[in-house]
Amino acid sequence: MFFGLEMENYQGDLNDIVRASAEPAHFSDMVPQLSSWQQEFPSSDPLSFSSSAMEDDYSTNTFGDPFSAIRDPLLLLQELNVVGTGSSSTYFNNSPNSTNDHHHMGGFDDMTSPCNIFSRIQISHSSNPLPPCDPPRMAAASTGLGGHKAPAVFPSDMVNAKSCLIDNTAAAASVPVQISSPRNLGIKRRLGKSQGKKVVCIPAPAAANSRSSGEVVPSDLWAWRKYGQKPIKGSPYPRGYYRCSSSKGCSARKQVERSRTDPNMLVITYTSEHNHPWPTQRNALAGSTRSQP
DNA sequence: CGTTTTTGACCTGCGC
DNA sequence: GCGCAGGTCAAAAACG
Repeated sequence: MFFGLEMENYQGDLNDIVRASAEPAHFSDMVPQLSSWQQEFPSSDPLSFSSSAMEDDYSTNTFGDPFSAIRDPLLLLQELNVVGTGSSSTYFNNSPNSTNDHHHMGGFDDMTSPCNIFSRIQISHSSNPLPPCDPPRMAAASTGLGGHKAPAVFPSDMVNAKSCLIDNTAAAASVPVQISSPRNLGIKRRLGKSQGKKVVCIPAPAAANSRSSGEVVPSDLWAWRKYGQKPIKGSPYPRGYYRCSSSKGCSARKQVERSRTDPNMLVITYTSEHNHPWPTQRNALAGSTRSQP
């Protein structure tokens, strides 16, 4: 997973975020999430989560809420220098921890290669076949990565220990996470307004982090506040609108919606940039755990 | 009390 | 210019 990259960027649930930001996180801290994940999907092997909760290769997340433990995919990719072209390249340009904040992880650095959940992330680019999550949208999005030749080598899979190499053609059929630039999104509307939109397609947990509405909201280190939800024409799933609440002046936003073609996938569109450092903790607890057991 | 979520209303851009 | 659809606002309610 991201353990080996930047633990303080660990994007877990609040507790984990606080933990991760306040001290070098320990792997054991993740165990409770793993347990909850197993409770959520009792039949799934935590180390090869695949059979019941999600289809085939949606198996890379292992620690409880698969999204609670995932850092912002874009950040991860940015760190890997695989995301962002053009206006997108500075998506988190003000994040001050590009160098210094790597230190917290200490000994986990050596986990980078063999133990990363993003081992099979696929970076969409123009030559890619349509991703499995939302073909129309992702296809359009994929054209905008500017021929970005993704390293295709993400830290390998802690879960399945499968090959960490991502084949541009074969991987598209099974890769659980798709990331691409949204420059040519199917949604052309207001495209001029959006600066550096990025689209991330990730497998959606069943209900591990769902709100009362049942909507699955992957969490990340940034504190997001939901400010709207709209039904999207042609899609049975509504789109949630979130803005960064880590800093009052931050204009970073994201949209979360389920793929209309594959409900197991979440399409997250990031817009604008964070203009502040990583939050050491979320702004508030109130309401953040609403309707959770 | 401070923060979040919810949700209907309003605003805005685009196609016709 | 109009209508549609996406995006945002803001008040109310909920939560710790």
